[in-house]
Amino acid sequence: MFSIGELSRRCGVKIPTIRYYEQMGLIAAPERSEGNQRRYSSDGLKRLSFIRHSRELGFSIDDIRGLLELSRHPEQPCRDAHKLAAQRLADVRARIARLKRLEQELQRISDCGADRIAHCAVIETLADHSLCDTEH
Amino acid sequence: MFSIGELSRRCGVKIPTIRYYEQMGLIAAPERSEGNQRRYSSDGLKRLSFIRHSRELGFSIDDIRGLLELSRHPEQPCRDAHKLAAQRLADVRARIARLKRLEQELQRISDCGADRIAHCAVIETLADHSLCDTEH
DNA sequence: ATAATCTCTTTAGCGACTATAGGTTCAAGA
DNA sequence: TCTTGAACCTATAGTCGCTAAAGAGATTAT
Repeated sequence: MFSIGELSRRCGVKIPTIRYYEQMGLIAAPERSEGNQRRYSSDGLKRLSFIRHSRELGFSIDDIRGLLELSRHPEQPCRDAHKLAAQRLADVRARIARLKRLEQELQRISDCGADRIAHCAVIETLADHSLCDTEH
Repeated sequence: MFSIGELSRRCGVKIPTIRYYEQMGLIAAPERSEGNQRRYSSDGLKRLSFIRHSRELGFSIDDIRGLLELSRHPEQPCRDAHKLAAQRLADVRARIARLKRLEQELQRISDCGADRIAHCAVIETLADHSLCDTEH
């Protein structure tokens, strides 16, 4: 049995964030000490680790609610879990693609050799989208 | 002289967003019709295009305030504009790197052949970070 | 016993919008 | 000219995933 501060240190999740997850229904309300302070067991630790890892992979709070629900039914098919993971993967790939286009564009306008705003590619390009090489 | 709806259509920026930009001080308050409706000229169009394009490249509202200020002084050196662009470029590159790690991880756990939650890599990996290949 | 550190709840703030409600104005057709 | 319906106005609240702050109470170490 340990305090919220201890849980926070062990999981690398900030204290207010833990309370926020509890409020959002991701974590069950834990037992309390005599003086009304939260007391967690290793179960709480596992669950929070799951949540943290899921967040790092970009799952939304809502997604995680679903994944946690799934993980409580080990005998069920895991189609849904794969679906969520596949969606995230597609999303991550789309974002990478988009960011790569932005990278090119920023690279291009950063290479401008001008030293006055009047001829600066950064400002010019922002002002006139038609100067862009890529679509966005 | 055209309405906010017209401006919205021409720039591809939603009406409430235009009003929000005005409130944030990115766009000067435009003239008004007899009946108090906003009336824009091509200047407003240019400015909003600049803003839109900047947002697409990931500049913050604050960055854009700075860039707009710079663009009003064409005779000045453009060091600051390049600095902002370089920062964005570094940021975009960092995000690409991070997303690529996530992509690998999601790819790996998506490849799981199990059909029951009990043996599903998605759920297992989320529950136990130590199964991860990459750091995050 | 006391001091230092934690923890509690509640409330508000962040960025960049987006949505809603309830009212006013505009432009086009009859 | 009148009417209708679309577009517009302001003000306020909600979104997401936290984060910060205030003010009070609990725990732990000395």
